[in-house]
Amino acid sequence: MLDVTRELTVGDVARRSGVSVSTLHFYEEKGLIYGRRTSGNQRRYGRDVLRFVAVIKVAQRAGIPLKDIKSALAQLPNSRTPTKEDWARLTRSWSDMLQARIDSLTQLRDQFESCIGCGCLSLAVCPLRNPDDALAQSGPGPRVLIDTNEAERVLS
Amino acid sequence: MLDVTRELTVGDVARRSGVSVSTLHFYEEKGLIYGRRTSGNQRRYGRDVLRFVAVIKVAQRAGIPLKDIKSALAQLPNSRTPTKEDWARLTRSWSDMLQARIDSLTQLRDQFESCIGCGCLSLAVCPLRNPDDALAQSGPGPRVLIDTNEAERVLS
DNA sequence: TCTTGACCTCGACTATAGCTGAGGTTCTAG
DNA sequence: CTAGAACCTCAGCTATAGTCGAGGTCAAGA
Repeated sequence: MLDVTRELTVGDVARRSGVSVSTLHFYEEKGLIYGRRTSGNQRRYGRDVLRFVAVIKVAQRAGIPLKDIKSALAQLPNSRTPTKEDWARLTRSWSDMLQARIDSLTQLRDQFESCIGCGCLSLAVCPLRNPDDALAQSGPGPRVLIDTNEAERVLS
Repeated sequence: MLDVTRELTVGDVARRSGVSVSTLHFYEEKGLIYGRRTSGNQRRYGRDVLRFVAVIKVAQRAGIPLKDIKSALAQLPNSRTPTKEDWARLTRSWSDMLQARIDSLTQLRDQFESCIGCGCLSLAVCPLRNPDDALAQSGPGPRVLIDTNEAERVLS
């Protein structure tokens, strides 16, 4: 009755992974997970899919968008079941990404805290307002896009 | 010519704050910023708006959604220009929020790192897979929503 | 065999955070 | 006073990450 070697239906995967069936459809549509179809067009998944879904969920917790998760998963060998080493490589690169995000948020928090004493967000003084503001102050002209890109480049 | 006491047009605000005019329209529509209208129905803003926009941008860098920024800004006194203390209160609460996010990401990063050695995401062993998985393993039933909520509650 | 739960596709809808363009009006400098 | 830059509204589009329901099909137990 409970044959652990059996393929999994969408419902099985949903129950075991904790995501909804519609989400699994969505992930498959986006190319994040794969499965075969029965003669009656129903999805059947190998056990690997549970690990894939787990990885997707964890990566999302880390704030990684699905398209990045997809390209990371695409680095895994597609002919064989990924090994411990394969997963470790993935984990390592995401760990670095996460560290970068932590550093960025920590810097922001420190600036927030220093700002409590600086008369928050005063022009030209507060680090939270600069360097963007220096540019904006420098004169008129079509610099909105430039500033925006600059801000994104600096902050992301 | 350059009268610093003059009210600002949308274009002025856009150039000085580095956000586009359409974004300012959007913020106004969402109730994040306010201004008066000329007899010809054009927007005019006081100087305060620059600080508001700056605060919005900084809060967004911290990952705070606009609706939360809106309710935080709504705490400010609406009859007078906010004081240093008013802004400091805001800054302090966001700093706490930021710290919570940092803690959460740091925990996740640590788990990622320990996972490099644990045969990443192995069932029942890896902290990244649990506690969700323990629930999923425990049997069938309509627990998808429960699991999802549980996961969100625990992780967010 | 039959019934019922699980499955299928497809389109529409949610929320967030905007951007773009059409068609028309206002403001301001020369 | 007029030309052109800047402004207005409104509708529709982008992307991310899904959810929901309609209408129809499949599969497995009694």
